[in-house]
Amino acid sequence: MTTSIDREVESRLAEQDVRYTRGRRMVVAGLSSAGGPLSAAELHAGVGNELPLSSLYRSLAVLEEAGVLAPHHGTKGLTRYELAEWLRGHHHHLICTQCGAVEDVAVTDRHESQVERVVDEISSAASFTPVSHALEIEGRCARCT
Amino acid sequence: MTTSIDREVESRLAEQDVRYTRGRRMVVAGLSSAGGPLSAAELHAGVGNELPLSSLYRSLAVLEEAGVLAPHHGTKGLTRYELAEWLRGHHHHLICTQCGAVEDVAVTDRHESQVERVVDEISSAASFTPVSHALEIEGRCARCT
DNA sequence: TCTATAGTGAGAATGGTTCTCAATCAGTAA
DNA sequence: TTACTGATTGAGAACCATTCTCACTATAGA
Repeated sequence: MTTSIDREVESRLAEQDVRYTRGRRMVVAGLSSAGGPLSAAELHAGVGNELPLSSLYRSLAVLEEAGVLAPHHGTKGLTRYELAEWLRGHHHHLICTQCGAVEDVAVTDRHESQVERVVDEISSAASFTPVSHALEIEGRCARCT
Repeated sequence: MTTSIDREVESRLAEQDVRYTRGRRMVVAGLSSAGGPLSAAELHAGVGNELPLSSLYRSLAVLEEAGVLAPHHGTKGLTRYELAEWLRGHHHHLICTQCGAVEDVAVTDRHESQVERVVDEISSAASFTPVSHALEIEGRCARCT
């Protein structure tokens, strides 16, 4: 099955002369059907252990390098991956300290431009070149309140 | 030397019947004199390799559990620690995607109130009760530009 | 087809972190 | 002080997510 995400990834990779191989397709398919970021092990199980771990890690690295995936570093030295924002849309995270759930939230343009202005002002004051930002809000989700 | 941070940590630990031992003091001292979160290895070097790594990791775990330290998960499965916000004050992070360094940045009241307004509006729209937030800015630091 | 290059699979190696266990320390009661 | 008890420490082994190696295979282009 070829989804629209597949097509977008395909052209992005073609621009960079990176092949969109079977293993890489499996990774993108696994992540695009997931409800949140997945670790290598979760992805491995998710594709029925068909893709060897060493290949899976290589695919993750290639796709991250190509800007298709974004890594999300979590507890216990586990790295989870999700599709990059240009595929999934820009969003922020609500992290429930009670149940651990991470919820994506869309942000209005007005909010986003305010956040971006703060980011730019902070960065230029520190001679830092910002590429992306993440606003992570910790607290209690509706279910745990 | 006993700093005011030392005293605050001491009373916090006493409340929880956790001892404030030599190794734990070294960890707190090392982190409070640092300009940003430190990994176990950086801390280990910072105290002249006097505190064995196994003890250092244990101290980090105990202090995190007690709410004195906050972990920060970064690239390469490295976890960096910093003093919790109630000790250090609220701040945000500049994360260099090239060298992995994390730098603390103070935020002006004006910036902070803008960010807080966005946080509150996002949260209430999602029936989420915010407790804290973190604005993480990724990009290139001055050295890696 | 032939050739050059990129990708794959299996397993070994790496390295940050955690675990084990014997030795030591701190607090308490007598 | 002394004995007892439980917490803490230090050294090294163990763990495990991730990366590396290398021989093999697939693909694109001539």
